Amino acid sequence: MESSARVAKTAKACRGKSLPASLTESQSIDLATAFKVLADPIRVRLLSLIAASPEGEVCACDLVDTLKRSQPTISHHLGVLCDAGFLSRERQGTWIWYSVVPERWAQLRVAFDSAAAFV
Amino acid sequence: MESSARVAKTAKACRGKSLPASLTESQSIDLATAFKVLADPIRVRLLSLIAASPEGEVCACDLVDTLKRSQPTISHHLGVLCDAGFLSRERQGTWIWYSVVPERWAQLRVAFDSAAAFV
DNA sequence: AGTCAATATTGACAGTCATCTATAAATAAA
DNA sequence: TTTATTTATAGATGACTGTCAATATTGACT
Repeated sequence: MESSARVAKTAKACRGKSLPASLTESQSIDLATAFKVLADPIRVRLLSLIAASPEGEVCACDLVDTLKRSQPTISHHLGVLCDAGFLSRERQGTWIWYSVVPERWAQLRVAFDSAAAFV
Repeated sequence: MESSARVAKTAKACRGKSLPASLTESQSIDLATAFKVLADPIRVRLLSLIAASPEGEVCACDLVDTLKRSQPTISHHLGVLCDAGFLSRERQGTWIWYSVVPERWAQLRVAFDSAAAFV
């Protein structure tokens, strides 16, 4: 006997609804992976600092000074952001200059929007 | 003696640049905290499933069936999303229906955009 | 009362991660 | 080559997290 007819008087029926198509499993993994990269205050701050820079690129040593973390920690976070494609790095002699990759940011924004069909 | 003048012939000067204003520390924490909530494939999938639902709300039991996780695990993730303000829950008898909170999503989008001044 | 179904909570475990100190690697200048 | 400076890497540690089994809670029905 079906239970849906019994409880229908006060509560909404539940079972039997096939959930609509949404993000696939691999799409969800990709999105979550990108969010995980940004799920750290230091990394968010690094991105915004570099993005707001007039020249568009910032030397790593200045970032160490600004954020209150050790040099290896900042180096680690910059590496994570580079591996995820959000930053690119260029050597200039002893120093290394970091700049944002706008295409990667735009790509995330598209995925971000597609996650919510309701807008 | 300043070192900036010495190395200027091949490499860009570095020290002494005061980094521009960007996200504050607390803003970065807020953004990273929100991203951390979304930094899990199951939670992203939950959000997209509920968002794509025609009725705008989905029963928890159907989510357990769709995603390949135990009931306590799904309950845990739904709780995280509710605590973060992305979902709201309403009891209907024995069942609990979840729906998205568009305002929270819009708020995150604004913060998301403000993190990158270059767009 | 008792029973059943849906959901939440608890406790435990394994894996991940941010952080540090110490050290190495790379580059430039003397 | 030696020294100094910048950045990356290695290893360790403490904290956090996703997951599950077991249990509790809640609500509806008899």
